[in-house]
Amino acid sequence: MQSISLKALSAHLGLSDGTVSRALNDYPDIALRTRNRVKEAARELGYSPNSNARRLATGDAECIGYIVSGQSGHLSEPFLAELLDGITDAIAARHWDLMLSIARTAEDELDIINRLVKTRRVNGLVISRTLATDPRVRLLKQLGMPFVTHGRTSESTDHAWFDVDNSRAFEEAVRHLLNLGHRRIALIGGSPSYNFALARRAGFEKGMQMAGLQPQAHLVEEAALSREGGETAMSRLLALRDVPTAVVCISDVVALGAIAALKAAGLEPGRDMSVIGYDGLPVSEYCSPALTTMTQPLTDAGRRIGEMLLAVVDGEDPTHHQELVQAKLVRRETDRPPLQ
Amino acid sequence: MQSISLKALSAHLGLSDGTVSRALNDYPDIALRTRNRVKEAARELGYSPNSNARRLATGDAECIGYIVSGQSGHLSEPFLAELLDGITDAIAARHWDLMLSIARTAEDELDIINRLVKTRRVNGLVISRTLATDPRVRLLKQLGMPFVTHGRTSESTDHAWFDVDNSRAFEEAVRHLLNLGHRRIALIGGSPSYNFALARRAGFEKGMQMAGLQPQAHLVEEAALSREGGETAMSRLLALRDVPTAVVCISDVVALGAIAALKAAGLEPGRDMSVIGYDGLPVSEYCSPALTTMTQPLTDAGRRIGEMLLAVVDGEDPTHHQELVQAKLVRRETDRPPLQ
DNA sequence: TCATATTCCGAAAGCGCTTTCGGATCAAGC
DNA sequence: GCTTGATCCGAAAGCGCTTTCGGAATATGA
Repeated sequence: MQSISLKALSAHLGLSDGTVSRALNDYPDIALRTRNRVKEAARELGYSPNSNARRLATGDAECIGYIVSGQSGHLSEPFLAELLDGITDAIAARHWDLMLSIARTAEDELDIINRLVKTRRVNGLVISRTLATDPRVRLLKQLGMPFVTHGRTSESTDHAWFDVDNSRAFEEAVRHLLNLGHRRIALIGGSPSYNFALARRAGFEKGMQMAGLQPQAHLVEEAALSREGGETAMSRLLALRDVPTAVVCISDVVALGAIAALKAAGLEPGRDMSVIGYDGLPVSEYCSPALTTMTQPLTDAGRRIGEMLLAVVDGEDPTHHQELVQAKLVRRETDRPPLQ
Repeated sequence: MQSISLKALSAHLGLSDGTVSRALNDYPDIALRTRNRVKEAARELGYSPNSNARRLATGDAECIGYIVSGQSGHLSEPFLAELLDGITDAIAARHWDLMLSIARTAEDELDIINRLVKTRRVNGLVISRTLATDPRVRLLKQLGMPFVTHGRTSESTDHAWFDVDNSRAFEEAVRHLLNLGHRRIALIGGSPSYNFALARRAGFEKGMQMAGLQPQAHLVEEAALSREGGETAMSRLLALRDVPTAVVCISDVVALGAIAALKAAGLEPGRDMSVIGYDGLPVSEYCSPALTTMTQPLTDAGRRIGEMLLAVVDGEDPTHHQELVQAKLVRRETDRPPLQ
């Protein structure tokens, strides 16, 4: 019950296989009549070209790759599904496929890139969780493989990227807390090797400074991007002499940990301390108290990333494909004016 | 900066390309010495075979496909990442890749299968969210493509599958509630077209009957597999004359909806009504009150599925690759004895 | 009417591997 | 010393498409 071959199809039609191939691929040097006749027959006989032969002949894989950084053992992307949904949506229009690789370590990831590129399995790659200086983008540039990053890097002026305005988002979160009357605002940030962590911290600081406040070093924590990370960071903050009245967290997962620490200390999140997260994960809506957070529309992001990658694969200038979107504040139950 | 070709490598070595190819693929008719010499040189020169040529020559794609049923618009698999992690882990050992497709409708899914198979893009497929009688497995059997399903079907005696003992899990959930003293226990189930929904309902009923209780029809709800589904089902239950004291839900997401409805009615989940979910999603742990639920280890599941598929692709008898695992009850805050 | 364009298709050479087959070389056996 | 067998490698034929090139057939212009 397998598909018939080109040769069988052309024999059936009494044409040479070269002609049939060109007819199917819409070459203008085939008479319109025969072109239609060929397509008709192809449909009737259920012909579909063997991808592997096609890929060898044309040299491209009709496939793009997405590499997930599953660094921390368990997968750190609760929003993976949505993003992939968007990406596949974009490339499905061209009948291309998505190849998924999961990298456990940073070196692993470079190996995967090398393999995928050298064996010609993909026409392009999308990279997630970019670092400030990212060895992956360096490698891809060197290999000459089209790619787009989800998140910028320090050298992102000359490649394609899609990113959320992290700085602005955190600036806004801070401004919102300031408007509520908070002054002692803390940040639970992440490792500065991540570009987004840098940007979010910068936004936090900018927000404070614009209100004439100096961000205080001891109110800026650096946490692992996990629930535990948030938990320990928050307990450090709680041990302070001047406990902050509000905290902005680098991610929802971290915020969840912070909230757990608050509860453990007998405090009520929202009332005793305002907490703002980032990501807009479903869990942030269902948890209790529901988390106030900054969201980014992920399916759209995926679709845009897919489209951008296709454009770059087609040879367009990567620098023309850089897109910055804004996150939105979703108020729920963890942002309130400070007590007293 | 692309990889060199076989021809270049063999020229460099002064061997024919056939010989080099066989050396790299460990053919026994190549002297051990030259085999090593070839491999050494390949490493030094950074040779990796062009997959597309290789795939054409050997006829297999070194690739398996996972088709996600994203039926309901948004992706219905919050646990996708973990499962994929397991699958890729299994196939990475062989340097195979994972191709991901997302189907929006049931027909869409059949089209994808047809395309992937006929164009020879994959060597095997894994199918999720099986139906009782599933057109996908019928198609795959007919096409002669190796596959394993995540979840059984009504005709699963003759194909490979991995499944959780859904019936037993729900039986156990019911037994647990009975032990706590509950008698009026409701089920918020799902559409019987899903095989797992059937099995979970059967388990629920069996659990009741073993305690000498007759499951009452009006205490068995059928909900959409979403938060909203759980919410409306619970409000129907709350409108009953004899409101149940406990409810078992077909999934965590549905349970979350049920809990929301309880809260909206001014009731306290766990105290006024016990709620047990299924899946063990992270959100079930973070929400409040934390959800008591039945969990299944997903990364392991993915790994087993990957291994089983590889075995079937290798020609092993699919019926020898059927695996049933047990879910575990995780007690948290929503299961307590009934009031009074 | 003849030369020149134009339209349309067939022939054939790849694409870069794998794999079968046969033959050369060398050791072993009598 | 000659045959038999094992060992090792080269030659060559694919795998199933795409794409270039050239030429036959037809249309166009003078």
